Parts: sequence; structure tokens; C-alpha cells
Amino acid sequence: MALQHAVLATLLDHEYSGYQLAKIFDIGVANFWHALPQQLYAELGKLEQAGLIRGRRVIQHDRPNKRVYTVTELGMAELERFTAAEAKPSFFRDDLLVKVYAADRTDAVTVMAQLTERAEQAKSKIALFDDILMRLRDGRDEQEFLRHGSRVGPYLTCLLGRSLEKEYHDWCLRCAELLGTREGVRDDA
Amino acid sequence: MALQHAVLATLLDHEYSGYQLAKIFDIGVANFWHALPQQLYAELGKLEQAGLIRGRRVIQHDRPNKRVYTVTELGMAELERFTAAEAKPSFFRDDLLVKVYAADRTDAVTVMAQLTERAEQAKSKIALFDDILMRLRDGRDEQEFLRHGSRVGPYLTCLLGRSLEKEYHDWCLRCAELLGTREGVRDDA
DNA sequence: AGGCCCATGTAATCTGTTACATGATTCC
DNA sequence: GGAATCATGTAACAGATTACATGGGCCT
Repeated sequence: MALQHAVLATLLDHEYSGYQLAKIFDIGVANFWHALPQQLYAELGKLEQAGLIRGRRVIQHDRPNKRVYTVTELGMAELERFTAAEAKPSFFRDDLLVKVYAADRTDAVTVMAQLTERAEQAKSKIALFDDILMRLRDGRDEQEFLRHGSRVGPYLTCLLGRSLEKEYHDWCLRCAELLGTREGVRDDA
Repeated sequence: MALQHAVLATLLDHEYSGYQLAKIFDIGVANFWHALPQQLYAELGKLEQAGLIRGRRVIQHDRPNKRVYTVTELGMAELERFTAAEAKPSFFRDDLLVKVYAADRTDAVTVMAQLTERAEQAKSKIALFDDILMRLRDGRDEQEFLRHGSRVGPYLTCLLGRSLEKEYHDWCLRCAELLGTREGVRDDA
């Protein structure tokens, strides 16, 4: 009852096929939700059955045919109902955090390596967000765009994604450095 | 295969009962993982069966008896194995983000209200984190504690939790304000 | 007596992941 | 001919949530 609304929200701007949605919801592009292709195909089926979206077959000659979806009026109503309803508490889950939590009782060196690697990944993701933000602004000044642009929702969620990724990045480097100095201290003892 | 390690990591510092773990993993205190009591009781059963933790009955007179758990050597080995293994991609899921994404097509006023309310919640959580951090430092200077303290893992994860919560808080207020000015603009048109 | 906190679960259901399966077209 | 991308699923399993169930002790 949750991926459903993420799909509806995504289909607001564009009609997409399951395959296209799968790329959007894949790690890297999905800045506000994540799902695997199988889940999306299943969800699209359910949404169409429920009449919240409508599918349209697109014949393609250069590649396999596909089915693209748009939100129906019933779907819009459902999205509005969801918006008004109470939000479930958000959550953030991360193996690396568990590893850092235990790091001074397990293997700090391994964790350090993973932290620096993760910092790199965060860096790429920030670059990706900057890219998306620039494309959404499309030449306009940010202030101007946010005040008068016709569609700012995707931009705003992207801004949050960028901020969080930045914090995560800095934290990784700080932790890695710290665990390094502690390792050094331990060697001296 | 994931909550498991979060539980093991938590039991490193202390022996806890299912009930106590439930409070730690509940919204508010769990800064790096979330789980419901039922899940924890089930997980503790599985972990004990697998020999990764050991339970001990504690007789109490003022309140119901309980069973507290500690990590076994096998459990430590498993935690080390997990630390060395590849981490699954982290994820963050949030209804409010979906709502903001769709806000300029649904009801911006409702979303604004939820954003300001959420900002308040974030504020309390930051205060809670500050509290926990202070208790962990226990009078020591942060630099000093991080360099020479015997157990910094929990402190580090808490620092990240605080940073992310702070970014989330600021973003909520910024979004709410922005949606407000846009609403104003729309009224003028 | 009623409400709250402590303490521990079972059962049913829903959601998400892993493994498997198929087939077209394009590029090298 | 083989790999990559496009395109869509099914089936089995693992993980998480919701609903339900129970009972003692403390405080007012």
C-alpha cells in the first residue's frame, strides 16, 4: 500500500512502461523510493485492475512493443486521499551503519575500506542529483524556478536526496579517518 | 538476514530482553534500524536456536520475569563475517517524500501542514540524539572521546542520525515555506 | 476499578527479494 | 554468432506489518 502511491506520483509527469519505471525505481535514479522490476510489473497489474491507472499498448518496430500507463481520475483521487492521510513513519536501513556500530568490536580496517568506497558512491550520486536538478531547472535560476515553475515536486525531493547524500558522504570520510587514527593509537599501545 | 545483525550489534554493549530491544528498535531510539516487538521476539528465538546468542532468565519481584540475551562467540564470528561481506544498498523510504513529489498536483496546503509537523518531530529527535551523544561522551570532549574512548561505534551512528535529521528538518521548513509562497502566487492569478 | 507499563508471544496477511523463464532487436 | 538492451513476467521464499491474545504488578 505504499509503492502504489510512489508509482502513481511518478506517472503524474509522464506515461511510462514497466521497464522504464524499473529504471527510475532502481538504485541510483529513484531518489525517493526503490523497487525491483518484478514488483513494478505486479503493482502495475494491480493498479490497472483497480482502475487507478490505464495502460496503452505502444507498437515499436525497432524494439519490442511495450505497454505504457497513465493515471486515471480514480488514481488522482486515490493520490489525494493518500496525501491527506497520515504518513507512516519513514525509515532508513543500512548495513554499513550496523557495521560501524560494531566496528570497534569487529574489524575496523574492513569497515574503513567500506566507508571510503561508500563515500565515492555518494559522490557519484550527488553528481547525478546535480545533473537531474540542472535539467529540471532548464536554465532558470533556482529561486525563480521554485517560485514560478509549474512542477516543483520532483525538484524538491531531489534537493533532499542531495542533502542527505552529502551528509552521508561527509560522515563516511570522517568515520574512516577517525577509525584510522584509532587503529594507529591501538598499534602504539 | 539483516535485522539479525542489528540485534547482534546492539547486544554487544549490554544484555537486553526482547522488551528492552523493542524499545531500542522502536521509532525514536533506533537510530540505525527499526523493528516491531513481534519481529524481535521471533528473531531472538531464531538467534538463540542458531547459537549466536544465549538467553538467561532473570527473576524479578516487582515486575514480570524476563529473559535477557548476550552474544556468544559464534555470534561474534557471525558479526565479523557480516562485517567483511558486501553491504546491501541502503534505502530510505518515506511517505512524505511521495506527497511532496506530487504536491503541486494534489493538495499543497495539506502537505505544508504535514511538513511543518514533521519538522517539529525532527527537532525533538535531534534533541534526543544530542541527549544520547552527551551521555555517551560522559563529560569528555568529543575529539578526546572519539580518539580514545573504548566504544565509539554507537556514537558515530548517532552522529549520522543527527546530521540526517537536521537536513530533513531544514528541508521540511524550506519546502513548507516555498509551497506557501507558491500558494500565494496562485491565489493572485 | 481502571489505566499504564512490563513482558512475551501466535496467526494471518502483506510486501519485498531471489531465482527462474522467455523472447525480440541492435550492435559488434 | 554472442553480448547488450528492451520488454514482461511467474514462482518460491524471506521479511515485515497487523491483528489478536495473555497475564502480572503498580499507581491513583
